[in-house]
Amino acid sequence: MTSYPVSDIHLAIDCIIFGFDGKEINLLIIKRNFEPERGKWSLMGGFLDAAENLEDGATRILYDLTGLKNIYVEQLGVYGNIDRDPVARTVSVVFFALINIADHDEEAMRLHHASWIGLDKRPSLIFDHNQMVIQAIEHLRYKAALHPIGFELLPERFTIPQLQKLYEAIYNMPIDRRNFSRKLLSTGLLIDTGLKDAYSTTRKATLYKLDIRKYKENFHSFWNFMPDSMMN
Amino acid sequence: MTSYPVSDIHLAIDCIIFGFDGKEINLLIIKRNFEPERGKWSLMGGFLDAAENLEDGATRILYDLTGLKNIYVEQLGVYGNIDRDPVARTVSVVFFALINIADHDEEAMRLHHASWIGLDKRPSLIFDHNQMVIQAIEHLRYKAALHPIGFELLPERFTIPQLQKLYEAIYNMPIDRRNFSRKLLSTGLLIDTGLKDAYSTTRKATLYKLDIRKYKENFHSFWNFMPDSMMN
DNA sequence: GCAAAAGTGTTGGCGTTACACCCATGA
DNA sequence: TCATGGGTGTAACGCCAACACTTTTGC
Repeated sequence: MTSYPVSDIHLAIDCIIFGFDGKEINLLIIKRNFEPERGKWSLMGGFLDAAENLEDGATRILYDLTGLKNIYVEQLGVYGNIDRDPVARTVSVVFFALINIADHDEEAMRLHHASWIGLDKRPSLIFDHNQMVIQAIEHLRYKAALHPIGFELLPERFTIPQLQKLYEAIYNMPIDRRNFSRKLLSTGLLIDTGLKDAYSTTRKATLYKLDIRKYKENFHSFWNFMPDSMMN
Repeated sequence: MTSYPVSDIHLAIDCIIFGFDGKEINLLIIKRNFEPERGKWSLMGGFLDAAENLEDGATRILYDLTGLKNIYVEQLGVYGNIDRDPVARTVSVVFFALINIADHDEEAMRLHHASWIGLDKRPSLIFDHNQMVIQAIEHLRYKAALHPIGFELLPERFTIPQLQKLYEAIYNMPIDRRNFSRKLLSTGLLIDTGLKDAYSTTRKATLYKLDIRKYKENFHSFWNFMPDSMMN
């Protein structure tokens, strides 16, 4: 039996966590209180445990910071350039997570010196984390146009105007109210809860929830959530 | 300065290599002549060198087997379940490559006991390589519908009927000749070389080549290479 | 009643589908 | 001249962008 070469590569996990505050997409980042790069802004991350699958590691790290499980997570990619971490050769698997910003755990956030930062105002991050964030934003823009992932950033009950503001934030462009509404309703993914948005000073918008069954069944088929003009 | 934990994780690279023989999509696999799993079918792979970036590792391994550089490669994902490799904890970064099947190096192929196998006839592979291939096929189906990657599987000069056979092979469905032709021409990606396919016994089809400039400029915008009926 | 936001209707244009038809070639 | 496959034309349909109009609510 051939023995494998000795390994001196460290395997890390970094998490991109997006939320939506009603106006813009926010990124959850931490201020490092450990070396290297203590005091600088960084993505939340950690090393992979010896007896842990990759997805489990991501789940652990996400739970550690947000107190949430069962959130939307997917692999974004791997960053492994030889000089990306000055301390040791470290390959990092990047995960992409979407959460309802209202659900996070304040206590855990304080513990990690974490903050929600609007994408436009985000500071420079350590190592190659800036690149990771740029890739994640592109991925969000790409995927949200074709698959129903926007809902992951909203509360269980939401209005169509809320959803529209979310998409306008993602693509940084105005969207026609009327067409957006009909397009979303025609997907059949929305269920009218019969309730109305209480926090409105004018006409109260209808509260919808996701049709979970249809959502899961058709997640991988193609939708078209954005005007065609955006797609080219 | 905090020191990183000792690492005993091995980092490997595996490559999914697709080609098109004019009739069906083929996968390039090797018969292992080393342990573990000697004699079984496997994806081409290897360990990441200590002083090598991930993409460089993939390029090296692809060159080693095909003799080709500058081929289409992208990261597909990472497989890292704790029990995926019985010898040691090994995390594998999977790369997705498309090549013109006619260009491969016969000598290197023999050296690695490599074979092109039609997707439907492929044998079971070692470890979790079967899952990787399934993910790669899905990725090919997904991406080829929206982005012009089909060309990577064809020679520099190709005919529209050739291209159609390629898409029919990818999606395993018949496509209307006339509509496909007009759809492709309307992209503006094809340049008429003025030449005709010499190897035809009936009317000779026009040979086109890619408009490289338009291809690169618009690669990331959305196309629609498949009938809408396929998209749902 | 008025302003502001939510919701519904209508129309024209454009792209796609599903065909029929014509052209080039070798046997 | 016939069979085969490549290439072009076209009409009906459906979807989508653009915009007018109605409804609800709080002040």
